[in-house]
Amino acid sequence: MASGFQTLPGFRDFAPSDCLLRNYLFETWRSVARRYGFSEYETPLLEPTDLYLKKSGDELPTQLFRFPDQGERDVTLRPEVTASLARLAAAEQRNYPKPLKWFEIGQCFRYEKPQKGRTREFYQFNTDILGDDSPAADAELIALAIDTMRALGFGPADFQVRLSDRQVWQAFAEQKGLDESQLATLLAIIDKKDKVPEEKTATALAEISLVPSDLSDLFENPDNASPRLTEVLTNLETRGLGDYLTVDLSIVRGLAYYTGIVFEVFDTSRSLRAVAGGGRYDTLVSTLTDGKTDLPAIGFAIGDVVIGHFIEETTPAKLQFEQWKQNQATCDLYLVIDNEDLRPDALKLAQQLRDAGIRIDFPLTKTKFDKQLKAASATRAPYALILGQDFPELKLRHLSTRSNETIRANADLISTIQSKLENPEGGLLA
RNA sequence: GUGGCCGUAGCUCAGUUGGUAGAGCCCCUGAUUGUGGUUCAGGUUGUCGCGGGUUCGAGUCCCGUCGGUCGCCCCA
Repeated sequence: MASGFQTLPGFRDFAPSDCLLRNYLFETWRSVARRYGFSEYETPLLEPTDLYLKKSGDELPTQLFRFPDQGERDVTLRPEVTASLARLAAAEQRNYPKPLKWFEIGQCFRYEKPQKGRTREFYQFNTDILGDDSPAADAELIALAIDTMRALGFGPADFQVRLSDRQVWQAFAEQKGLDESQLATLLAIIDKKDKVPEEKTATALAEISLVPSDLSDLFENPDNASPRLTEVLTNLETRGLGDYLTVDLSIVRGLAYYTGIVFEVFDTSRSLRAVAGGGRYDTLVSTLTDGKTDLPAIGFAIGDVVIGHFIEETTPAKLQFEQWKQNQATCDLYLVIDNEDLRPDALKLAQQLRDAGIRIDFPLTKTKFDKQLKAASATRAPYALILGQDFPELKLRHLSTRSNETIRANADLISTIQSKLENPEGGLLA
């Protein structure tokens, strides 16, 4: 502040302590994706602006980080990865067996007004299944979404996946003789119906020649409304994930490119904006490739910002994260150099231990003994190795139990330490 | 794009009816315990967001501006 520079609005510095949350999320996301047999990919952060203009059907998106580059190209920091993925998948799909199960973790940028749960730069976990238009693929992806939440420590009392199917409204519109723009109006009304007074909803419906009771039949019998939705539900219930699901046909997910099943992850207390969302987009790849590649797809994305708040507000999830942090030691073994004459021996030892893959830290300059032990415990390392006057006899100190044992700096030292690190004696938890 | 609230040391903040700045925490040093999360002592940093105005005098009042935050619109 006083030093002049600060981050741009909506952008964040990640101090080491902030990186802990980020790494925790990334680690968890990756492990869930791999459990589901997904492969990781990545695409550029900077893309030609046309990629996004074309995707949104020439509807000019307003919230882009868009500028001309030095070569006068109209470029944009990616606001999402789905468009890039569609391009990549179209180009590469012949090289991979179907379905493609791909995921990506990366930054996106949107020029929006920052507020709680919304920044101008954020990380997103994107998962997509391409080349399979079955309800089973829908269920597989939604299961992954649910397990992503479960892996972070959330239970069915904390969050719900609200499921819908845009085909329901499409069919409804056809039946009622609504045209394309009237359908869009209808979806907007449905999307807002819980926020707006009933009279307003009725008035808005009247403008497209509908009455509220036209909708209530569908809301009350969602099972009948969409056989596909029922099939997806059955699939997920068979997996034992039924407790996490709520059918809610009012979920329509913006107006972009979704063509079928859509879903959102909500916190049950509803104190946050949607935590995650996704849906089926069977025509996007075709649109972006001018019809050359037809690849049905369903995708899901979750950002780091809202989920961060959600973890903070949910006790079990927060405790799980705290526990994970406890185990993030920055080194395995701290060398305590009690006598500066032994520094050359300590340096040799440090190098050997590091070559063996053991994480080593030690004081870079002459430091008092008690300071060294303090530094050692600050690293959360399980052990300190004390080089003292009895060298080459060493003391291995168990930092959690505050007990010492004597070991010798001989050829077996490294393997001795390795086996101790692999089989810790006694609890490491306080 | 629009509205409310806020902007004082690295962090959290206090600053009484306007008189040229404080506390706690953190960090660092020292002492003590000569192998650690204690205690004690000491120390660093502020053009009080920025610009202008009122006043003998403004962190304290007024205007503007920038920034932060929360909400609305929007949310791929």
